[in-house]
Amino acid sequence: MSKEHPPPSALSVAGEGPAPGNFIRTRIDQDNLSGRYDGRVVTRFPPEPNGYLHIGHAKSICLNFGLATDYGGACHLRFDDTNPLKEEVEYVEAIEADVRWLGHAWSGPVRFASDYFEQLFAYAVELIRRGKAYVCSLSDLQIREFRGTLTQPGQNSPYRDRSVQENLDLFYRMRAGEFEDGAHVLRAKIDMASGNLNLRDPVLYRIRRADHHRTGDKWCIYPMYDYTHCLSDSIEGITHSICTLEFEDHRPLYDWVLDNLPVSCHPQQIEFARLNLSYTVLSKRKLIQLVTAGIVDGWDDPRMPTISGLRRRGYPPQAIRRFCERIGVAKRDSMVDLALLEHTVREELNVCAPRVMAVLRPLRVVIVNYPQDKNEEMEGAYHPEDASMGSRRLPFSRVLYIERDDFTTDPPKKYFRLAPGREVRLRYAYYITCVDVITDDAGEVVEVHCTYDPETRGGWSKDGRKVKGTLHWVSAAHALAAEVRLYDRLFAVETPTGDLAAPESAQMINPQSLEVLSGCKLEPALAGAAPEGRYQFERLGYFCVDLKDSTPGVPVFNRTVTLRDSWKKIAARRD
RNA sequence: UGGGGCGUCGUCAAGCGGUAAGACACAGGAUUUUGGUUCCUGCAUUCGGAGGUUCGAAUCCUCCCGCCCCAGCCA
Repeated sequence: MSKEHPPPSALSVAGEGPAPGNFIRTRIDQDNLSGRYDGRVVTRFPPEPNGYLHIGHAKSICLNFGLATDYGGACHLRFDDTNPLKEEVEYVEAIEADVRWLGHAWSGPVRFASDYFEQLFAYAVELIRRGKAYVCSLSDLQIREFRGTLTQPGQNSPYRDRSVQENLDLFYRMRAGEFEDGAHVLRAKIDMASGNLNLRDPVLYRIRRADHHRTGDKWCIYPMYDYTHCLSDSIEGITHSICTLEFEDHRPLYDWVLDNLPVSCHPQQIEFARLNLSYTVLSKRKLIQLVTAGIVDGWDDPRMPTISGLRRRGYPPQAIRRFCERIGVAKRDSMVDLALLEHTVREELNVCAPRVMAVLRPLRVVIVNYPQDKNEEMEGAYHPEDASMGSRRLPFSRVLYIERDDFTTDPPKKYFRLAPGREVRLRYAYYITCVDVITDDAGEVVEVHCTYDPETRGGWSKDGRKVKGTLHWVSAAHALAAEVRLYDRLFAVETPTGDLAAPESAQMINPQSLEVLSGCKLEPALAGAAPEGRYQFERLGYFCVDLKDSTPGVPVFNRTVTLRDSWKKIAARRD
C-alpha cells in the first residue's frame, strides 16, 4: 500500500513549513470527511475575565483561531462570566486588547456567557420538567459529605425526589430572591454512585447576591461552569470545543447536559495539554503571588509571562505565534524549554529589528592623533542583509565610548577585542590601536588612548591587513544618555514550586532577573525612537523602547533577549 | 484501593502495520566590518518494560511499571 503525499510546494506556506499535524486536526479532518457538522469548523476562546492572559492562553488562542483560519471557519471570543465574585470589566478590556495584539480577529461580536442567562434559565426549567434536575436544600458542607470520596460512592440527597412542581416553585423563588445565599442549589439528577465525581448530581445553579460586571443586580442566581459552557457552545453553534486536559472528566457532564435538552447543536469537547514553560510559572494563582508579594512590579512587568509583560519586554506577536506553532498540540504533559521561546523571538527580531549602536557600560577612548575639533559622519546600514531598511549617519569625533567589556589589560587566549598594543576596528569607522591606558588611584582603567589609521575610513584597510575584532562605539559629544534595563529569566530553577511569596522561595528567584543601567550612551539616531520600537543593539541583544517609562526624546530601553554569545561559552570553558 | 488520561532523542514533536520527520538544545566546520546572521556536518539500530500476533510492530493484543488529573455552591 503506498501513501500519497501532496507535493511539498502545496504544503509549504511562505517561509513557514506545512501546518503541523496534530490529533485535533486529524479529528476535524475525519469530521469533515464524514460530513459531521456539515464541514463547518467553529471554535471559541473562552476566558474567564478574572485575570490577565499569559503565554499559556496564547497557545489556546493560536490553536482556536488558527484552526478557524486554516479550515475557513470562525472563532468566537466569549467570556465565561458566570462567577461575579471574581470578574471585572478591567480584565475584559485587557483580554480583548491582548487577543488583538496577538494578531487575531474574532468572528462577530465579543460574546459573554451572561448574554445567555435568560436562555440558560429556561433550559434549567426544562431540565426540571423532565425530572433531570432538582432543588437541593443541603448545606455546602452536607453536599460534600453526601458526595462520597474517590473510592466510596455518594449518597442520594434527601431532596432528590422532590416533585417537579415543588422544584419548579423553589427554583423560581430562588431566582426571585426569596432565599438566602446558600439556602438551596439546583442540581442535575445523574448518579451519586458514579466513579466520576462530576456526575454525582453536580450543582447547576447557586444563589449568589453579587454585582455582576454586566448584568448588575438583575440576577441573584448564577449558573455553574459545567452547565453554562456546553450550552453556550451549543447556542453559538460551536463545532469543536477545545479545552485543557483537566476537563477530560467533565466531558461526560458536558455531553449529559446537551443530551438531556432539546438542543440542535452538540459540539464535541476535545482536550489538549496546557503549556508548561521552564524557568517560569503559568498558573494564575502563582502569577498573583508574584505581583502581591512585590517580586515583580505588576502584571505587565517585563519578566512576567503575561501577554502584557511579554509585550513590554519587546517580544513581537509574530514570535509568540510562531512559538505556539513550534510547540505543537498533544495530550502529553510536557515542559517546553524557555530556550525555544527565546529562539523564536530572536528569529523574528533578526529579520525586522534595525541595528543600532549603544554602549551600556561606557569606557572613554581618546583618539590621540585625531584633531581636537574635527567631526565626521560615518554611514551605517540599519540591517546587514536588508538594504531596504536604509542607513543612518554616525557622528565620529576624538572622544568616544566603547564597552568596558571590550577592553582588558590582560587579554586571555582568543580574545579579539582591544588591549594594549592591539588593533581593532570600530564598526563603520576606523582601525584603532591602543597606545596608553589611564588608571585611577584604585588601579581601575578609566580611559584608553588610541591612535587611528586615517587610511581605514569606513572600516576597510587598503593594504588588506585584517583585524579580528570589531567594536561598537558612540561619539561622546553626540551620545544620547539613557536608562537601559537588563532583563533575564525571573527564576533560577527550571520548575519553580511551592508558595512563591514564602521567604524560603527567594532562592528560586534569579538575582539577576533585572539590572538597571543608568549611564548608557546611545547613538543619537535613537532620540527619535518610538514607544515599543524594537532594535538590535549590535553585539549585545535586542532592546525595545519601554511603553510606560519613556518620554519624548528620552527613551528607556528594555532588553528583550541577548544575542547568542559563543564568546561567552568559550570564556566560560576556560575557567 | 474508584474514575479519567498519558508514556517516541536532553526538551518539544511527527508517525496511525512496511522498516524512526522536523524544531530547540548540544558538538564540530565554513563564510562574516555584529564572537550576530547564514551555510554545511554530527546527534534515537530504537519508540516505558516483558510477552504475543504477523513475512514485517513505535503502530494490533495481553500483562506489568511509571507519571498526570478528579472529592468548589471556581473556571
